[in-house]
Amino acid sequence: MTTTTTAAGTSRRGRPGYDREGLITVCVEAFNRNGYEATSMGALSRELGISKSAIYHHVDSKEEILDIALNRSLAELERVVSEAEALDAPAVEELDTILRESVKVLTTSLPYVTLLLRLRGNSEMEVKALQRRREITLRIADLISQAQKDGDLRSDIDARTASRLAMGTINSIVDWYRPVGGAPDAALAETVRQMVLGGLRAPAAG
Amino acid sequence: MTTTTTAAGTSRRGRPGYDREGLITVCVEAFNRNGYEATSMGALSRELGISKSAIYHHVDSKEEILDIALNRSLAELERVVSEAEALDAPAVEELDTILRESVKVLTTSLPYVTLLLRLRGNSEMEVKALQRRREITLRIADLISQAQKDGDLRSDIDARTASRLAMGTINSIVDWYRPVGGAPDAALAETVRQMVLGGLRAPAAG
DNA sequence: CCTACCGATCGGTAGG
DNA sequence: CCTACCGATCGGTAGG
Repeated sequence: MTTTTTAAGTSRRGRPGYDREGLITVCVEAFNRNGYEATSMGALSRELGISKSAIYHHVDSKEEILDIALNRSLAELERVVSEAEALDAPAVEELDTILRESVKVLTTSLPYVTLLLRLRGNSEMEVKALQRRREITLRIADLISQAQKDGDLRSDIDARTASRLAMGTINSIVDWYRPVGGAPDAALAETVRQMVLGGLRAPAAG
Repeated sequence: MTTTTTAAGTSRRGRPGYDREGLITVCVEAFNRNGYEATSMGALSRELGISKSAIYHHVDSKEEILDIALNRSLAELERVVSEAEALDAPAVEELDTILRESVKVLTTSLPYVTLLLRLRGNSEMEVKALQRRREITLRIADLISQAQKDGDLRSDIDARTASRLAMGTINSIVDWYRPVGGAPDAALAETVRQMVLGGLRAPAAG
């Protein structure tokens, strides 16, 4: 054997050390710990145990690391919505699928989604990421609106507001959830599903 | 009259310009726009239209501005919970009050609460603020647990998880809500109340 | 004499 | 190793 195997499982020749994937993993965790802006390239190099200039062997800029992480999480969330829409089932069922699958994405890709959700639009790249997030919320609002017309969800709450609040409920998971084992947390997904769907369904209080 | 009146309504002598309150308002808005860490004293000075050194006439440090804003929002949220607990009503009613009043605090003190909710514990001060937030969530979890025992809320979901998700729903408001007039948004408070209480009450899906 | 503010400058650290 | 910039501090000044 002339190849080594990294922690990420990719096989390669050459000097052992970080590959692009491993470097990104460490950097994204550092970004989440201290904030993207507040994490200097010097801090990343100390964390990685390599020089600042060595980082530039793997990526062109600090922002490129952010770009990769954002595209990864956004692509997964967009996939969840697209696959649910493709079911061609009643809107309330598609919504149910999105709730379950979104929790799965959040818990399995926690670092990448966490970074995405903490952006505030400080650069052109972050603005574009926020726009893609907004697009997802709009597609879910359309499903809620359709489910209301179907009579499956209460019609006395605004679909757009409901979509935002439902996304807010799900997204808040990144603020406290810490993975235990390898398997996604089925109990959490079920609780989220019960609370969000329950809130969208039943007239609760007079 | 030998005194002037500032926008904040405080009466004083001396050269006209910013008072501490007005300066803090501008700084907190800048922090929310670009992030606390990413906002330099130089950026604040440009925003304010005064020199960097002039800022230090009003506050001792950048962190003091953060401290004031955090204490303000945390004190309001803690007051909401304390006042609800003092009602000595059934837990589910106290919870209902907290939901309505929290939305009111979020929308009327939006800049201060926004700053609070975007903290990640990058300093000792931020860690302490996060601890106070956690304490609030725990007090609400206790109320949910009690309401479950009272038979007013479904008992098949974990009170601690429910509290976190409910807080997540409410807190997500700062990510998209923009005040329209002076009055607090009663419709939003009602939607939040319906969704969160509804989710905690009704068995929704099989 | 009060409060608000100025220009100049410090030691230190950022990204590249 | 470079340039640009950070937060903080100084003595001094302006308006009221």
